[in-house]
Amino acid sequence: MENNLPVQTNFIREIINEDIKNNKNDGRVQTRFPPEPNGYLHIGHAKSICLNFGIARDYRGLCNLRFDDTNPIKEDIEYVESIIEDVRWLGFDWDDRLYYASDYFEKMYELAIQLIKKGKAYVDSSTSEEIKNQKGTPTEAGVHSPYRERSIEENLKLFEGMKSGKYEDGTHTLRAKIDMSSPNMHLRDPVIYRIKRATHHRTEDKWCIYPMYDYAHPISDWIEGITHSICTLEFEIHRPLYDWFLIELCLPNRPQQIEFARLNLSYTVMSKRKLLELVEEKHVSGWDDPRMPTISGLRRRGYTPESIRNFADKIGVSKRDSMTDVALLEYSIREDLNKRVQRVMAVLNPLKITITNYPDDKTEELDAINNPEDPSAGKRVLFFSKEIFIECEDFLENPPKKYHRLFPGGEVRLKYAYIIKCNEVVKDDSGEITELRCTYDPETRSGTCSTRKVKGTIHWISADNSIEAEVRLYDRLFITEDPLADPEKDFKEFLNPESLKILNTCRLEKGLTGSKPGDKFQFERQGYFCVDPLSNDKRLVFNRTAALRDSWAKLEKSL
RNA sequence: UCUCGGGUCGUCUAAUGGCAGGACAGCGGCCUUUGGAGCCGUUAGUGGAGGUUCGAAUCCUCCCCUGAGAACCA
Repeated sequence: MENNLPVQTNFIREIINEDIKNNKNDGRVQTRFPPEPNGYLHIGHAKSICLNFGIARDYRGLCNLRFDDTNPIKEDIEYVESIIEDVRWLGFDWDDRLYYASDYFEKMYELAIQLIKKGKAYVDSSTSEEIKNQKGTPTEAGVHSPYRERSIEENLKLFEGMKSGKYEDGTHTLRAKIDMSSPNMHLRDPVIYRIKRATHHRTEDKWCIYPMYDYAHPISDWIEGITHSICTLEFEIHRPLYDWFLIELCLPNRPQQIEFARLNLSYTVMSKRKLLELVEEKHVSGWDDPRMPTISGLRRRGYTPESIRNFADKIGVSKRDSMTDVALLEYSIREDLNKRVQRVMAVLNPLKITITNYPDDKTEELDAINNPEDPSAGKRVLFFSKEIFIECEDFLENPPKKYHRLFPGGEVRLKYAYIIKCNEVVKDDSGEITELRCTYDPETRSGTCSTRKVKGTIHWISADNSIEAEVRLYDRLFITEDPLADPEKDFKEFLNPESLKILNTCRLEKGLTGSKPGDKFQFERQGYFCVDPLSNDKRLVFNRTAALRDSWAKLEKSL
């Protein structure tokens, strides 16, 4: 490898190390990420992308992006565009190696003819129902199709007819002739070509027949010179078939299929079908809803590519089914954003405070540190005046023990400003607190040699020098760790009714005016937020990426 | 039921016959003008029973648990 830094390892890299040692493939390493363009990419795909592109990078090999577009009914150009965008956003590059399985249809067709000529494939005219019945069950052998012994000439003629559109969809298939009594159902004469007189998003109406995954995949891998074909566990049982085609077709330098466990994340679902259900039934606003585990959802939520790549490194790769704690994903984004984003004052639920002993028309400029983790981020100015807002939750009329914030008669520090004391609570007719009347201690201005200390420090914002914004508080989409755990229940029963709270009267530092979609900040003491794509200069909208860890919340719970 | 996989702290993952380690979560402390971050400490694991061996998470046998498999889907 290119350096002697400890490179993270996993069972796949061990296999590759061994292959390199044995000079298999002349020491060459080539992988591929092969999505079907029938849906949006999610964090589970990100695991696979990081795995495949990461291996190529570390072994000075190549990783291709290949669309597995063998089913025109389900696939669409919309998906290929979003997939390209997402993989690129994650930070990976495939140079000019953007491929499509459909690029290889001609070669696949030729090879299918070879199989027929070898007597290893035949045209079956059974209906799909009949084929199903011939298959048998895992414990009972199947039976031969009545068409299994057609002559090579007849097969060739029929297959040609299938290709040229002579037959209706479903009337014939090409099947591999393997073993109807194999304990592996996939080896019981699998269908390798079916008639679909559909328009393909790339080849349009050129083809009336389309290859099945099991046939198309090994051949695509072989054509591209893939050395290690990495896929998820559910394809493990397909591996003998993957190898069978390559062996029967005498294709040299066979790629090796290696399977790993797909990612499952707690408090979410990952299958394309279920995500589609959430979108179609409007439980979320779309594929890029910030609560979705899709790449586009995470991006809109404020996740960075780095945080996702780091997450992928942290979870590792193995063959056991697992459920990764979403807390690890959340940790990854906090870890990244903590180091890089600017802190800013933002009051989500404003409570007005009047500083009774502060001059009416005075405004002070105070220094605020942009990022304590990064001195190079510098400072900015905060304005202080007689009327300010603090967070509702930072005042309690009857505080519990260990509450460090404001309460009647209590004191708190306003970060970067002064210590204030609450003297009076103003309420409206319904008993709602509408205002706090406080006094400030002029001797305690931040940055002076004030020696007074108070337990709590809170964020605040000057009423005059602030702007209004909408803030969307996102939480986990589901209330249970595994919404699919109970097969009797629909996973949507476990949707978290509080996964989104919209706050409309938040007040932010004026400096945030003009923030652009994707801009990221830490709202002091609250969490990480980013500007939503639908935000504009008239109406700023922020999404909460992740809340800050809150040890008070934990303490409070235990009280 | 059959075939093929897989079982290591709560979770994810190392250890490839030689001290069961790391990360997240948890707990405790230090520090702190973010109840954040950071730092320190700490709890906690080899599914079970036999066997081989000086020595087993690792090799063998049996059992248990668990995932996948009977689409003209990928």
